[in-house]
Amino acid sequence: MALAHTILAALSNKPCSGYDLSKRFAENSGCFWRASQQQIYRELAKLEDEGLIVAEVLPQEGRPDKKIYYSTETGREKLVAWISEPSEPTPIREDLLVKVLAGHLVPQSLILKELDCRRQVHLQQLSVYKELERERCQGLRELPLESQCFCLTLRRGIRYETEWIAWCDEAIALLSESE
Amino acid sequence: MALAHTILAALSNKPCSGYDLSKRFAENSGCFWRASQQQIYRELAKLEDEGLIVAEVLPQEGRPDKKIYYSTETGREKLVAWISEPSEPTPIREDLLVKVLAGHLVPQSLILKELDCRRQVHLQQLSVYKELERERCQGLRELPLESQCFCLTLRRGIRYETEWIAWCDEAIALLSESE
DNA sequence: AGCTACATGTAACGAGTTACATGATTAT
DNA sequence: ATAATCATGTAACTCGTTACATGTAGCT
Repeated sequence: MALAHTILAALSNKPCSGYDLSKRFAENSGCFWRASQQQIYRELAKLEDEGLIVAEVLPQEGRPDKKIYYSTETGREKLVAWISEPSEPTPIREDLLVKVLAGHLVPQSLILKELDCRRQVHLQQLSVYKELERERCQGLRELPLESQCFCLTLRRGIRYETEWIAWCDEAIALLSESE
Repeated sequence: MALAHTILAALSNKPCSGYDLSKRFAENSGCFWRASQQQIYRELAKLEDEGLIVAEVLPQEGRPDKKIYYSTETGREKLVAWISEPSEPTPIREDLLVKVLAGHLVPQSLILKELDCRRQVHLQQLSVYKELERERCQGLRELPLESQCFCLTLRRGIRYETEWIAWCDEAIALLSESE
């Protein structure tokens, strides 16, 4: 259900095409929502069927026509209703932790390598978020509400990555000790 | 793919029935893997089809027969192969953050209430993990490797919940200021 | 009398992934 | 020449959720 609402929220903010939506997701919402192009196209078609969004077709030359989607009044109502109901935490499913738990079945060094690799992935992602924070969250308290909200999601991303890095360090320290 | 491997890992550790597996997941692996009973039964049937596990039927009286599943040699090989390949971080999808980002569409107080509610959920979960840590992670460095690995997953859970609580505090502070 | 625990499963649906298809434009 | 970007979509498949079905035993 939530992908539909994420799209409605994005379109309420600024109408755009499926292609552009997909890029906006990757750039602005990457730290808390991920969706493939295919998923977005399918969901847009469904939302249009249900009358929650409408499309305006922009003919283009040499390229496929562009379909700009707009949220309808019904769409906005549905979105507000969804925001107003309580939501539950997303259940966690993390491959790496399954591997750590079953780690005694393989050579220790393999797990350590994996942990180090993950540490680097999170370091990388962290630096992306920090750069975004520098660009868009200066003087947080003076920014308009919408920017403050965006920065809060970024802060969540930063905390998330930081926490992963710290845990990797902890795990690496403990497991390399017992070798 | 990962549910299959999570099950293989659990069965390698200790053979058991689908019913018991489901309970073990909830108790021991809750902080990083969640699966419904139905999902587990379906996956077990599939794994049996593929010869990665075998079932021994324990007839019972007054109750449905119990099927105890064991990992086969092939099953263990598949598991080790999976552990040995690098894994990617799970993509994040978090309803609450979508709501925060679109928060300007509803009264501020609604978002604040939601944040406070989430904070409590994470506080609750945190205390569960801390209790488990107290019971099973004393003298960590002297424990057998398998226990250390379990405690590492617990530590991840504790960090995760702690981080959420801190973020909720931060978000509540920022958003109640601008009222 | 009604709830929880035990123990298994089927069926339908919703959400996410992967592969395939098309075809022009622009940059290296 | 080749890759990336623009722009849309279909189809098949896997994974996760929800509802339904069955039936005993024990507790309150």
